[in-house]
Amino acid sequence: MCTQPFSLLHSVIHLQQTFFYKDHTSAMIEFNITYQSSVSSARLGKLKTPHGEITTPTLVPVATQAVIKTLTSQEAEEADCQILIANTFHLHLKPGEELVDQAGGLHEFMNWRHPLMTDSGGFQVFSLGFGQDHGVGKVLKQKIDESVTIGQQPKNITITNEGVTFRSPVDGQKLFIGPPESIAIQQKLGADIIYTFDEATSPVANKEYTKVSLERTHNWAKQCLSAKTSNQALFGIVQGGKFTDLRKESAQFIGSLPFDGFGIGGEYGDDKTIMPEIIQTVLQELPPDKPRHLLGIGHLEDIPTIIKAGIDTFDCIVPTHYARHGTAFTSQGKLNLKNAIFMNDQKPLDPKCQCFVCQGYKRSYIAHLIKAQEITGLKLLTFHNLHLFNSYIADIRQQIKAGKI
RNA sequence: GCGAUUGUAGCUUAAUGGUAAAGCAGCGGGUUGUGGUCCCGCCGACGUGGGUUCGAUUCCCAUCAAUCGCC
Repeated sequence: MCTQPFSLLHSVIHLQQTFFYKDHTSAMIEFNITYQSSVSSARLGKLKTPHGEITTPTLVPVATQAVIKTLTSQEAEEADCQILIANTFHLHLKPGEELVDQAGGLHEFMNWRHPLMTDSGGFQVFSLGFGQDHGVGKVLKQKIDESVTIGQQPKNITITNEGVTFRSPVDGQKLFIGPPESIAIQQKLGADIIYTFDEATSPVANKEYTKVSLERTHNWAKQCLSAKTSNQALFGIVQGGKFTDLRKESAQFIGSLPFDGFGIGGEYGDDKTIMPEIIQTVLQELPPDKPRHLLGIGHLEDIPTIIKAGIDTFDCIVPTHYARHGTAFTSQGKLNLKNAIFMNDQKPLDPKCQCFVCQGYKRSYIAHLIKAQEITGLKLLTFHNLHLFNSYIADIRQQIKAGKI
């Protein structure tokens, strides 16, 4: 293909944009692609940050409130997590970025000595907005009878061109977050990688709404670049929903700005069958030498697909969230430990798993803990799931290196 | 022995002269930039025997059981 002209074009645009945003402090991250697959778009890489280096592709487990729920930072490390993502909106509410800053920043605060990202709060524009109104998440299983069209506002939040007025789930107070506010909070929090404030759109949003929202998100992206004064890496977020042409437009626009890396956000329509095509469309337009992060996707079955498409990092609540609802992921599929059958099952969660949970604990005991609502049950499942996801991805990295993927 | 009160799903409780609601428990689903405390299904009951009534879980009688009180 014509990779040369593309890179050249990107380089030119980068120079211009870097000049234009000359106040933008250069970030202290470095991304090196160590191996490019010849059988897919998958690549291996090293992402260096002020808090260490990670090997990509990798999962970014979700630590919304500066914790992998149920685990200590040491346990997250032992489960082979390399980098975590915390949340600007939630940490702004509790305990507030000032307190985190006074505690020495997010790394010191949570005693995590490895790389960190913070999500910008853009997802909460959807999850506390139309997502909540329609009872939908970012990935639908099937078409539903709802819609979001131009001019419509969610019930509990107000979206304007300047930003978003939330209603605090903590005390009901109004709370405004726009691009400069999000960046200011993220700078106080002090993660290695931060994200632009965006609007994640609903899977039931129509094209007109998505188009208007996209322009707003693009303006916000530029404002975030201007607002940033730290040397944190700033990743721009591509939106455009399920509309391939809007995705392409967004990737071209966001990709032309001097971000240190890129996030792909938003939704993929009535089901996830078009997701690979959307991701490919976007990645073709992004500078190939910069890291690409896929926001909020990562069921086990999705992982090979997104890695083959050329995604370097991706965050997902699935391993941790499902754990707290009693689900163990295994090499043989999912187990619902709440099912009666596991009360007398003396096997480990996954006979092939090397994690300490599978080395020492039986399904019967974990099922008992889950049914008895003992927090240790949630912890054991959380640890196992993270370990399993991480070793699954480590195996994919090996296969990429071996030329099989 | 006498008196009072109460008997509705495994448990705790609703309602009702036209066959019954809920929470917990049980069984099973859901969950993709996070709700451990969430959402959705399913299972499941009128102590027993008579009487009144077109019809009784409901009203009446007896009986059994439980609780409380008195001898």
